[in-house]
Formats: sequence, C-alpha cells, structure tokens
Amino acid sequence: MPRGKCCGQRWWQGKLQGCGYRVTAGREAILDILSKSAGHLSAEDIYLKIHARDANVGLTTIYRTLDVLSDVGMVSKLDFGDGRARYELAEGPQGARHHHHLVCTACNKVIDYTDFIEEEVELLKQTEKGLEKKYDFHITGHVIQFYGLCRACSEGK
Amino acid sequence: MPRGKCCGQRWWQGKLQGCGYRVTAGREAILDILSKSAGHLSAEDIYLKIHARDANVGLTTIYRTLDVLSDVGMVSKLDFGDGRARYELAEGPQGARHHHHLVCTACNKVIDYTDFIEEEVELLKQTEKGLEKKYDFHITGHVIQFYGLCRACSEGK
DNA sequence: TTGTTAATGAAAGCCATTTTCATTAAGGAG
DNA sequence: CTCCTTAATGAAAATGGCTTTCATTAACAA
Repeated sequence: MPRGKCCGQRWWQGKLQGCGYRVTAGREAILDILSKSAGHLSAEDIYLKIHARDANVGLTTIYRTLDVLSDVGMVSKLDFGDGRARYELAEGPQGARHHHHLVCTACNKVIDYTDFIEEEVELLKQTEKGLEKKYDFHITGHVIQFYGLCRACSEGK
Repeated sequence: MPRGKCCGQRWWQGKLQGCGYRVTAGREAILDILSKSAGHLSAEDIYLKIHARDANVGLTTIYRTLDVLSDVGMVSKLDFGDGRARYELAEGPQGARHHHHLVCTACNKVIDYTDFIEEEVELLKQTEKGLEKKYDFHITGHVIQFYGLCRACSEGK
C-alpha cells in the first residue's frame, strides 16, 4: 500500500475515532469521492458517484455521513441558493485552500476564487471582532458570496 | 385620509402598476404588514399576521405576492440557512437603510447591524469589480452574513 | 357596464432532507 | 478470536417549505 494513501487514511480515521465516530466503508467512500472531485457536490451527486464506482451506500447514509463530517470539521456545507446543499472538503492540511464562491444564478456554475481573499478575510476578521463585542455574540462562521450571470448565460439571453 | 398614508399608498400603487401589476387588497395587506414589522418575516409569519388582523389571504397568494414584490424591487428575500425564506422591505426611500445580518444559529434571532457597513460595502464593490473583469461575470448581488451564538444561547449551554 | 385577463385559493404535487425501525457490523472486553 | 454493546445502515414513510393546477373572482381598460 502506497505510503501517501496510508497516511491519508490514518489522518481521517484518527479524526473520526477521536471524535467518537466509527470508521466505516461508507464514510471512507464519501470522503474519497469528495477528495477526488472538484468541490460543490450535492448529496445526490455523491450518491450517483458512489453507485457508479462500486456499490451500495444509501442516500440516507450519505446525508448522515455528511453531517458527521461537518461536525468533525472535515467537510463544509455550502448553500448556493438553489434549494440543495453542496459539500466540499474543508480547507486545511488535507483540503483546499481558503476561497470564496461566485455563483451563476442561471446555470448554477460556481467559481472558486482566491483573489481579493486576503482583504476580505482581513475585513471579516475585524468586523467579527467588532460585532462580537458590540452585540455580545460568539461568532462561529460567515458567508460571503457573489451572485450573477456568467459570460455564456449573459450572452445566451 | 391622512396625507402621509395617502402618499405612501400612491407610492407603491404606482410602482406596482408601473410594472404591469394590479393593485389588490392582498398585496396591500402584505406590504402593510412588512412595513409595520421589524423585518425578517417568513411567508408563514405573514400569513398568521394577516389572519390575526382581519381576513383571508391564502398562503399561495402570499408566496406569489412576495415574488412580485421582489421582482419590483420593493422587498428583499433573505436566506438565513434555516430552511425557510425571510422577507423584509427593501432599502430605499420607503424602506430601511442598508444593513447586514448577524444570525444566532441556536435561537435564530437575527440582528441587523449597520456598523462597519461602509467598509464592507466598499470592499464588496471593489471585489465585485475585480471579479467581473477577471471571470467575465455580470454580478447582480451578494450575500455577506455572520453566524454565531447570542449571549443567551451561549450561556444556556 | 362589460369584457379581457390577471389574481386568487384550495388542493394536489414536488422534492430535498429527515425520521422510523428493523437489521448489520464496528470495535472494545474478555 | 469470540461476544456483546451500541453505533451505523438502508428502505420506506414522513416532513415541510414551496410550487403548480384549475376553476372562480375581481382589476381595470374600453
């Protein structure tokens, strides 16, 4: 077994077990699919990919697993306003780097951008600090997202 | 009939008719409720308020009217991630002033804040410009929102 | 006043997600 | 390695916000 793969498994197995969750084939499969896809998969996307690749993991389990993985902090749940949740590997040593999303409201294409991120993050950090103090809130997250029409959708109209 | 009220009515009646929509009792009632409530009402909230105040407007009509009012730009549709849309009077001469939202993920309380707004708006504007150019997008909107636990929910745990 | 057509409401439908419940299997104890 | 406790799973049913359908009503222009 290749060293890299082994270490990767160790990593998420430890994280799951450390949080009191069991390591199962379904969880492994879902995590594997997320790590090999370019983000933004819906539960059904994952369901289809899992069934295409090999075998049986019910939709229910996919939803439950995604909850677990969110809980553990390995996966981020995204909302692009189209009525279904999307999931991507959370940023971190194993995941992608920090980015925000630009969503086409016509074709639902999503662009991850990292430009301007530094300024955004800096402003968000300051604002969070200010809001926490002023409103006595413990801030745990934020959403910053842009919506619009991509080139194709803009012209096709 | 008081002058203020008359002018207020004129205003939205004109706006509706100018966009080819008819003026109906239901639309008047919904708009009135929105203007007298402190923001963030769900369709069902409005439904209950309408039935408490006087009479019959079906939930279907409320959804349809809110769509119309969004279309005309009189109402903003909000998404706080709890699975139901919220609506508030759009900012403008008749509506509230520009603000963003701070959401408690435990009790769903929402705080409108205007602090830090100038900087946020400025950054958003610049980022939009950059993204439009780089990704050839026509940006039509954005979401910036903070999530966390309010004082009460933080302690009650 | 009348005619056209948008607006309405009740009921049915839609669909992502959740719940229920009986079955299976992870992983610690022995 | 085997047992045992309990989490994990899947199928099916349920949930719930929202939308569609369709027959009826009412805006408002002529």
